[in-house]
Amino acid sequence: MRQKRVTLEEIAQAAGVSRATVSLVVRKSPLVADHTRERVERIMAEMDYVRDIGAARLRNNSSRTVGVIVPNLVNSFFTEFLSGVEDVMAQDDRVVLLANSRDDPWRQDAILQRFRGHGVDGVILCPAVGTEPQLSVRIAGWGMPLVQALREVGPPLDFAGADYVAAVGLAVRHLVEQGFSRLAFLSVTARTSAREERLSGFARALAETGITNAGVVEADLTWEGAAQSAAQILALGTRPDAVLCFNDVLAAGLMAGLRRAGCEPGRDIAVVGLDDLPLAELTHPALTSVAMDAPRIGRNAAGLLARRLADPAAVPQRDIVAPRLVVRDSSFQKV
Amino acid sequence: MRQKRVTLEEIAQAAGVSRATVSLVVRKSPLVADHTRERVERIMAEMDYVRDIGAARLRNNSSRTVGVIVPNLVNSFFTEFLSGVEDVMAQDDRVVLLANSRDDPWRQDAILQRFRGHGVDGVILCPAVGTEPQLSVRIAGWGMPLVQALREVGPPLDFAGADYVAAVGLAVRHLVEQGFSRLAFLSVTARTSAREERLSGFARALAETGITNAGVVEADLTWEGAAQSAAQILALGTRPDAVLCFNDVLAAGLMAGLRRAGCEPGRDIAVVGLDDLPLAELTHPALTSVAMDAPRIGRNAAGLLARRLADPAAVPQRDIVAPRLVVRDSSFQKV
DNA sequence: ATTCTGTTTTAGATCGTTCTAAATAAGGGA
DNA sequence: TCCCTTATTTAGAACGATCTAAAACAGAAT
Repeated sequence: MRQKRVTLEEIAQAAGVSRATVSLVVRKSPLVADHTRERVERIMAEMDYVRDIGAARLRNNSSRTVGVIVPNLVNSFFTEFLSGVEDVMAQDDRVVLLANSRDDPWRQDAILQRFRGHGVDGVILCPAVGTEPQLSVRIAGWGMPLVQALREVGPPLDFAGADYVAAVGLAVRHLVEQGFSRLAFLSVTARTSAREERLSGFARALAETGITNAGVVEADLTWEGAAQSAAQILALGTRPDAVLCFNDVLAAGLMAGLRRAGCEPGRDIAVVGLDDLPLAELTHPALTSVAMDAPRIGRNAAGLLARRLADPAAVPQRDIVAPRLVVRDSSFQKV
Repeated sequence: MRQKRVTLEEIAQAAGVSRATVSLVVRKSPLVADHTRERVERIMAEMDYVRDIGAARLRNNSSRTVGVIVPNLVNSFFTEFLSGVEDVMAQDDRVVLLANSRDDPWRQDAILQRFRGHGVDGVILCPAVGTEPQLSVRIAGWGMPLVQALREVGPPLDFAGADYVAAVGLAVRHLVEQGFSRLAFLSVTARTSAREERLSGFARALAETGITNAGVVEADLTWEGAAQSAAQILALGTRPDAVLCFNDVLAAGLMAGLRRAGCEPGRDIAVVGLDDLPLAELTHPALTSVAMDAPRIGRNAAGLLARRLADPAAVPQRDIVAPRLVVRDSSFQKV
């Protein structure tokens, strides 16, 4: 037994004014006289009126709804990001349509269509692995405002992310200061802009510090994947004394794998992560990492989208947060 | 420059048929002749038609949209739950409106109103701490289908959760088998149905096994809160030889706190968590925990809501998932 | 009283869809 | 050929808001 909505018309009736006037009150227009406004507002409260935003959008084209697409809801980096987005959106009285692409471009496409059908005002997208580079322009062609976050495809448009080149630089310099000299990098198989950036950051940092590149190993972006790659890392031509990892999840997995192979992380070999997830505190030894403030990136993305909605012609902007090194026990001082 | 939508009318024009017919095609009605359907479908594809679901809802009252309210987006138990919900919803071609109440009943209320304004078909709610018991009936009064998940207030309605009484039982019996005899329980300050259930499970399990209750200590639901309560636990009248924790986050925090206090978890004292989050693998020692399959609970909740939408008069149902003990190193065999 | 301001209010069309009820087409059988 | 049935299509009124353009109402000045 679906309840019938209280409509503008009914409020108008009860208040003895027209629909249009009530609409003006709802939208807080200054056109309406104070005494009328008060009366109408009282009646709206009494009758528990809730404005139908869908109907409003039909007429004025603003749904106060934005879509957010993430490739993963288990990795807490994405959920912290999401939490930042939701935070700002709620503040602006907007609502978040959430979807998980699971890093599948095909699913991602289906989601975009669905969002389109729901008339979202805009989309925050963290592109799935394997997304066609043209996607962002295709979306623009639909007239759908877009902000990319964390990862990026296509020409530079609105983007919120973190400076991973700098982050990797911080980590490498820290390791060098601690006395390490043969660095390996544990990368991922998934080809994203995030991966390229970290790899090029690694190359640059090595060049700048003149330290030995012990090699790059790739793993699946899972805990187990990283654990399994421990063997490969120990078998590298030049045996590394420190490993920098694509992110904290891999770092944690790697530490477990190393220990299983009889090599104690934080004593026999240093391990450093990226992202500084909460779990970095909980591993043993506690993981040195580079914090990227995921919620902040989320808030930035939301802010960029709000700006774009306010001014569709604004020049594209990129908000990049700076990294911060958090030293813990996994990168001990080398004697 | 907001793009104009392609409408039913335009498709109708191009196909030389009426709006109503095209509408029937969109909705896959069997009423329309095969050759017409084909032609119309071809034209829709060519013109990149996207059905406006908001407009449709206005007429037929189904938005294919559901709201999900969680109290927290950082705890991965909730995000795994969320991921399960999203999964099923996407399958059913529904869209998830996500909001974070941050365990604040006032925010939660605002969110519900917002969802109401957006015309959601129904809501999956994990009630915030301090939610008034009447909330569920108030929501019902709005004619808004509701499923509660993980926590519960008010009379028993549709609910998806886990059997924490049994979970605590599993953990306690396991500890007894390992030879422990003085159990403490690390609980939380936040008063939710989840807390009550675990506490009563603890009491019952103690009664059934006849083991000593070393005491119940409360902590904030954070990593640091748990770490700080380590001192209290060590100072209990009867010094416990094992601690069961409200969840894995607390357990991990507690282990860190214990170690700081010079008491090595997994050697001097056993620690067991609940939920079996991914982080249980990564702590040191690896945490024994009771798995609750959060994604499954999410899928159950989504299923319950789908059922309720299909039949608003259906008798309330409760889907409770069974717990599974996962033994790791933090609950060693006592000599 | 009339005209002229400026402030408030409103009728009616409109957004893109679905629904209802009725119209038209297409086959068969007489 | 004409009527009856069944299959297909359609006109026009919803749904609940917002917009546009114009109307009604003040109060002040003539």
